[in-house]
Amino acid sequence: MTHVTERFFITTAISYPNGVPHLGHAYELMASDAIARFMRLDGRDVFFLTGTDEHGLKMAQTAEREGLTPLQLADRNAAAFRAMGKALDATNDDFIRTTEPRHHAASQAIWKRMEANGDIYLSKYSGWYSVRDEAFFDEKELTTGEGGKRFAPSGAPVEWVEEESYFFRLSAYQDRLLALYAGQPDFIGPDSRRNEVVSFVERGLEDLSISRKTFTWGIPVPGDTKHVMYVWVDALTNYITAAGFPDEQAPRWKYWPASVHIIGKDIVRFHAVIWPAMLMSAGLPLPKRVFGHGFLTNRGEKMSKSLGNVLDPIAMSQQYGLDAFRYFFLREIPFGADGSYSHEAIVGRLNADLANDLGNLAQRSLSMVNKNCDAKVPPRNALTGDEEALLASAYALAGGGRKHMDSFALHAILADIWRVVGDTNRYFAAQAPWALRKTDLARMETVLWTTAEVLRVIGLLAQPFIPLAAQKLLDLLAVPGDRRMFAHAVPDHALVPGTGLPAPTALFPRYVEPEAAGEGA
RNA sequence: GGCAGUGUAGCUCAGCUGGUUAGAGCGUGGCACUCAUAAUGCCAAGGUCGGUGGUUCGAGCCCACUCACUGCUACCA
Repeated sequence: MTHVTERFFITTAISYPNGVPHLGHAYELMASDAIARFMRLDGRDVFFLTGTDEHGLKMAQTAEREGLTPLQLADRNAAAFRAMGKALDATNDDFIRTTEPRHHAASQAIWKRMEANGDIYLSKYSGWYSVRDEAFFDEKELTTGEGGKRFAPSGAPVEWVEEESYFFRLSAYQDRLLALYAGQPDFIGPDSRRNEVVSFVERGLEDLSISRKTFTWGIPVPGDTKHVMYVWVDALTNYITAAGFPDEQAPRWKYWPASVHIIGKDIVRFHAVIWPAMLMSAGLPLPKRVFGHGFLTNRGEKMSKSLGNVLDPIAMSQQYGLDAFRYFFLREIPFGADGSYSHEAIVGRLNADLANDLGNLAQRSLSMVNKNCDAKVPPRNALTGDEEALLASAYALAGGGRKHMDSFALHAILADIWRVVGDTNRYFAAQAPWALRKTDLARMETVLWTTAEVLRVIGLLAQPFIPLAAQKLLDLLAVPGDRRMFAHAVPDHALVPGTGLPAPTALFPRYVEPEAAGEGA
């Protein structure tokens, strides 16, 4: 029987590098990384992509302000995004930059295919434009002042401008898009986003302006170099660029269509409406899922430079530890919903869940093994119902995790794992192996074996979320490197009595406030 | 304005197609234990499930109205 490994292609959005990466970028990358790791551990052939979206007016303007060329700015900040990925131990397989030649080629190729399909035409884009806001406004949004002068909501004056632009016949795809949403209910997640997109498309689609003549920092439109591509074609195409497009013989083309695009909730529509329409036009397969995660707030307040609460994800990961940093955001916030974070909340999770519950469980059990079982996996003697039940709940984690992963409910996977952690602490306390040591050595061994075996399964399942600590835990249990897939989270691969174990060391240090020299920020 | 959604213990949230005393985690108070990272376990306090009125033998879960909050209502990555 030939077995083809199932492929899994996951992407983050590409980040706009006119500034340095912030916590929101880190969150998206960490969550996507956890999903990618999960799928690898579950035996999939994973391709995980992230990158930067480097064209456009804002990049050009920021570069000019800083006395750089746009490419110099892009080089500098793309490096910062790459560095963040390294610092967060992200396992992306590629990092795409839209300024790369491969991406120019892909963007022009998809443009030509859309054009060949009759979906691109030249026309005029017109509307009320505010120079100060750098944005167009709908007639309805404007206020009229004295002499009929029009003003944007911000109070800035607007002027009627017309600009020659290429258009994409998005309106022609309305029915096919609605059919897509209806036929594939999980195409857009979470559900609340899906409803929004459906009602948006049901209201009717207009054709989309997809080129600009007002700036030049972009990919030239094929056959008309007065125009550069506007963000839609340029940015969205990155996903197929990385898969090798337009070379459908490229080694990575087998990964397309993407299994999921993980993106912020603000750009769900672009991925769920414009992108599939573009692909339909170009005659290419559509991504299977689009999932919009929520935004992070600091104690309920949006992050902003003026509030001074924009935090550096690299510094945070160093302050709390990379695993704790990842764990907090993935455990605390239902994936897809907005979430709030604070120093106190992070420390609470770190100390309670990681240091006290899991770290201490490993420590208390493994140190008993070390002292009382000759530093070897103890014998597994007759199991009672208590052991059977606890082990069964641990072995159920992989299946339950897969189920939750169907809806990218990362927080639910972690909640389940930690429920078992809690059960194991209760089991351990109830069995009191330190008392059994004096009365019933066989029982003590069984309790310690069971606890260690549950820890093994927990370590396996926790790998996507707390990779460093999980690895350490599995090392402490002497689990061979080639026995660390989810497929091994079963009784057949249980810890083998007699296996020598290293001396236990702490998995997570408790977070202790640095003695407040000044008042805390 | 229109459409969609949310409102359950101090905090964050679970509550499947309506069915006996409404749950978890954190936080708080007390007790126990000593294997362990002053960790862990046990017990307890605390909620008229936004409001009003219905349907039903019975509603947190259904219906109507109502209050509050959130999202979407396209050219912003």
